Amino acid sequence: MTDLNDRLARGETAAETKPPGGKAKRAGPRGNGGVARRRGSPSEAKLLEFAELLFFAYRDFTSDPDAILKDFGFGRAHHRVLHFVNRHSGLRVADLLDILTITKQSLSRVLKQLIDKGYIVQQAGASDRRERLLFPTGKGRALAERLAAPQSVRLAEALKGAGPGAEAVLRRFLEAMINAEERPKVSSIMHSSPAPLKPGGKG
Amino acid sequence: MTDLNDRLARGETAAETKPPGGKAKRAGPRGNGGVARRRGSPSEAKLLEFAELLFFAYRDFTSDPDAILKDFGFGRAHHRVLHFVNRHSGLRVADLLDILTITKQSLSRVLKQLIDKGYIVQQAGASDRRERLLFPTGKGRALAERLAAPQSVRLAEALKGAGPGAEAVLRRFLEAMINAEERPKVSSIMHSSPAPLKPGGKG
DNA sequence: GAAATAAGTCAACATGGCTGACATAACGGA
DNA sequence: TCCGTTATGTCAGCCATGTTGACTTATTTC
Repeated sequence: MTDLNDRLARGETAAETKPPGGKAKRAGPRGNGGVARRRGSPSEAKLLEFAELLFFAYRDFTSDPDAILKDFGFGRAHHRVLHFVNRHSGLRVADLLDILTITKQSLSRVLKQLIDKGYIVQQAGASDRRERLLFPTGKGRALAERLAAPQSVRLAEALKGAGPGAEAVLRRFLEAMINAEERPKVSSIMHSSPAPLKPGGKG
Repeated sequence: MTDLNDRLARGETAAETKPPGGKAKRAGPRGNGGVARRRGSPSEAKLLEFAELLFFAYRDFTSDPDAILKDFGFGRAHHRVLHFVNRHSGLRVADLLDILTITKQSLSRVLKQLIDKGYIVQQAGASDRRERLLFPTGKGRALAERLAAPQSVRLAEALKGAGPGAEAVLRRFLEAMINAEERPKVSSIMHSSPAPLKPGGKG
């Protein structure tokens, strides 16, 4: 199959391919669609390159666990739930809804499957017995770890490839990408239960 | 609604919530599940924090265009197609399939809608008339830019927030997150047609 | 005791993935 | 020129995962 590389190798870039109605409005003197920009801030084109890189990075980042999930009859939605229950065990259904920003009906379907198949268990809250706290079973932790493994490898290599200081920069970047109002919530989630007690001991 | 913050404010972290079957296996002296790691490379826990941050960042990154798309009766799939056609106009259907890693049938549905509604036009290839080169119309470019705008703002602010040198670090990180075999392909896509001629002049 | 809250459920629907099968047009080499 | 391959499009059906709206149950809180 001919791919873009081959086309480029043949000297046929899309830019050279002249299309039909061609009244090409020439770009103005600023060359950026007439948008003024602050000194030192990246150009619109550069920002869109980052948007594309983010897309490609996320696309491949999710591909490894997706392949594993297929063998278990699960999808990416199950992964998200299992991940957060595993990493922040004891969280409530409401917390999960908040994290995933999906409806309770959507979550319910996926969560029920994970519970039915013995990957997650529920436990009524001690102080408020209406709450259902969620915990991974042994089986759930094992799957979560298996799904996480290739993503950790990828992240470790990418951080190494990004050079010294990358961790701090990346952390600040990613945090700043999150909606400002959400940041305290995300922060409290991320600092909760980093090494939880194990409820599903024999799971 | 009580959220995690409130719970934390009440002093009820998930870590403190004791679950039922509590035979807590204590972590070994290394405290990382017995996994050895190279000096200087981030701990598993830290890597998983980056995985979570990436999830939250991407979640919010896509939320702005998603809201706009709703008004047009489009979804995220339309955005992806329109973005790449706009930024790399003249690309072929096969290129798009390669970028998105979806099937031709999935792409077809979405692409047809964008063509029918006048956001994208097709043009037979000059050297190979089987190829259908894709171009945005004026309307298509307008929508693409409108969808890109909030994402650019978010990226610009996040880069600023990440501090000096963030651009180079982030670029290296994101590139390294992409599957190694895919990198030349991605690179050739990203360097194609950065400021294309405009086919859909009146579009 | 009544209102509010956490969770679960039923039903119906939309989007966007997937597989499989097949059609058409155009290219390219024997 | 003919044939195999390629690029694209299409029909049909299925599945995963998101949505809205309405309602129930248990429990907490005022």
